[in-house]
Amino acid sequence: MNNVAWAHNEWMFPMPARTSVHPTDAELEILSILWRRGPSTVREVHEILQADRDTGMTTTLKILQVMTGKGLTKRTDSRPQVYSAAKAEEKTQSGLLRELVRSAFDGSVRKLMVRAMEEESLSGGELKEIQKLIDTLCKEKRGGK
Amino acid sequence: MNNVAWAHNEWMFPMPARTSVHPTDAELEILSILWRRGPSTVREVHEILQADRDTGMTTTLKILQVMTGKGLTKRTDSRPQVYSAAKAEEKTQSGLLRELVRSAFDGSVRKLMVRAMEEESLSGGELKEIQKLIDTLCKEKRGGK
DNA sequence: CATCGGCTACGAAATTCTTCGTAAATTATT
DNA sequence: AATAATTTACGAAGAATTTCGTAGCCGATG
Repeated sequence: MNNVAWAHNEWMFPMPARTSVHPTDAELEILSILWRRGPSTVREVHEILQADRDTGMTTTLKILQVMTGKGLTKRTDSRPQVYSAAKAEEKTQSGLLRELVRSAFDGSVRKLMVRAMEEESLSGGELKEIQKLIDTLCKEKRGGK
Repeated sequence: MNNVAWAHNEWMFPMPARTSVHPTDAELEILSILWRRGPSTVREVHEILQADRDTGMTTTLKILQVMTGKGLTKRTDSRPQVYSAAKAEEKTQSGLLRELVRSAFDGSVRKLMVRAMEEESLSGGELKEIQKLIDTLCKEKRGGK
């Protein structure tokens, strides 16, 4: 455990009514970077972002600030501030997945998986890997969890 | 084949630069309804929408109009106009899936599937079903083309 | 054919998200 | 300490989405 003092949201924004805040596109882009790199400064995030977008650094900063307001990221009080994702990658991914399932797959995870398996980008090796995973899961569900 | 005359976009909007237009949240909500019900009038769509939202009918109409402008829906010239999804459900779902994979799963379909399999809503029966599908796919990839 | 009711177009407000410019605050350099 | 460079806050413009009000259109009804 590190001894960094996290800046809490002493400030503004009344917490949103919605319990689960879904990140916007730009926000997700940044979250991905934080997941990959771990805690990062605005500059670090921004430099990676440059690869895709062509925006100023204050833009990156602003989004990070808004995200912190929404509770999507946290930051240190140190100077340069270090931002990191507030929720575990898995949580956010599950949330997004569930949202997509609800809104575009009739609420059926199965339907989504069927569609996902049709993706050409899935290599034979990956299919096998998934096959194993399913076997494991099946047994788990059958035997008591 | 039915003999309805489809209203082409004689009008406004220059076709968007992006080849794949992703539907917004409200648009997706409506697409889902069209997928389920098939071709529907504004009123029909709106009544179903009422269950979740509480908006006027001109709102529904407007979104439908915008969607038609974007090429997401088509409509008849008849007097209640009948709207329907312009692209096959599968196409749109694949697009959304790919987008999510790209933006939140590091571009890896496998990662998404792993996360999807962890969903509790997946029943044992569904897992078995998926298992079979994967078997089939594996053979296809090995043997065929 | 006059009128009523539902359907459609249109424009424009309200919201949300993205972007930036500028200035203030802090740290590094000379 | 004075100056330069970097980092942060803030406000506000721009863009895209969602919402609605109003008016015009069309078919049905009397």
